[in-house]
Amino acid sequence: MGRRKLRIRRLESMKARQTKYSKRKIGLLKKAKELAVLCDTDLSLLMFSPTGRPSLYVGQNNDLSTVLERLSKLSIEDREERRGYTMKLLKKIYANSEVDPRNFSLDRKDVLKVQEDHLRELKEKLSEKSRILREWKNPHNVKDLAQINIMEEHLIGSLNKIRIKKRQLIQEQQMET
Amino acid sequence: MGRRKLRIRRLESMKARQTKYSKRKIGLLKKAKELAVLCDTDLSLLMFSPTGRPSLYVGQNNDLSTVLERLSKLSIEDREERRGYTMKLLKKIYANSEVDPRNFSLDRKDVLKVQEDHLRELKEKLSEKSRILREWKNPHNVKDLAQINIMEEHLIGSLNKIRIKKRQLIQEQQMET
DNA sequence: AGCTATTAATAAGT
DNA sequence: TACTTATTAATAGCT
Repeated sequence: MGRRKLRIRRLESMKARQTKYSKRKIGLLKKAKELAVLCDTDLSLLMFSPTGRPSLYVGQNNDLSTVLERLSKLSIEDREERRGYTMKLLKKIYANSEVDPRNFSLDRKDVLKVQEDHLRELKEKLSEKSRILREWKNPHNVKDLAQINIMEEHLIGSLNKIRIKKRQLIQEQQMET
Repeated sequence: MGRRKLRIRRLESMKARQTKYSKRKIGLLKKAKELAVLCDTDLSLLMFSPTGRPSLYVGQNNDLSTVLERLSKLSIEDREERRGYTMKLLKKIYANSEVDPRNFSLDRKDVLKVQEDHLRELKEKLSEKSRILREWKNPHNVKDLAQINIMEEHLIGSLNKIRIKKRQLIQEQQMET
């Protein structure tokens, strides 16, 4: 997607690789994050820039060791069913490396930054939801009539649903007796 | 990129998450590979499908263990270099909290741990609030009659408050004219 | 799994 | 590094 089609092969100049990396890293991270959010799934993405600077994204489950742990548990539980690929992978991880991913401490600036972003984002979401809940419980602060009307409609709708559900539950109880 | 814009948030139905995952996984892998090839760099991408099936891509010359090793070596080598940054960061983190940094061992691991705890806590709060909001909007999943009754009472209470507020707003509007 | 109308990413260029 | 815009690429909604 650009002024012209780009052949996917190693860029010759180091500078070009750097610039390309900076741009595409952002895009890739965005995509990864979107997938994690949309599908509510564990996901981790680790990259190194051409100069060696690492960049990490860990979705949902917030730390890499948890994700790796999950992979290892899976492959142990799944031993019979799908031993091939994952087992080989794990063996490599645990055998060839002096690093135990389970004890992996990700103590780099980038990780902290990622976590800070994550924190900020969660805080925002939380305060938003809290605000909504507060507003519903206590509409004194709502100043807009249109807003009030919308809320009233929602409440009526919810009340109807609740009552339908209530009748249903009562019927079920009577059936049991 | 599609027939219409899609809001990036957790898809409600499991089936939708599955289908979305299958499609986007392909796209994400493609992007990851392209980045790895273009920039000739290490890169690893680990995902879990909504059903738990893992999917791994490790770019270029290395396998995952090598990539992780590389990250760990980096963080060890960087330890000294990063000290200054981390100290500053720590001060910031604890600046407005109940913890006194002077009585706190300034270890990077601890920061991460604290942040992770914080994240976990926020996530729990968030999912709790989300659950409550979801439940109010859609009581189908509530199985308990007592719970339903409580919700009904709350709704009636809220509806009353809303209507009082509504009358008040309408009166105010009439006063203005 | 395919099919397109649309949206989104991004290659060049500044 | 940040912005702009012409183009290409990914994909949302359907079947």
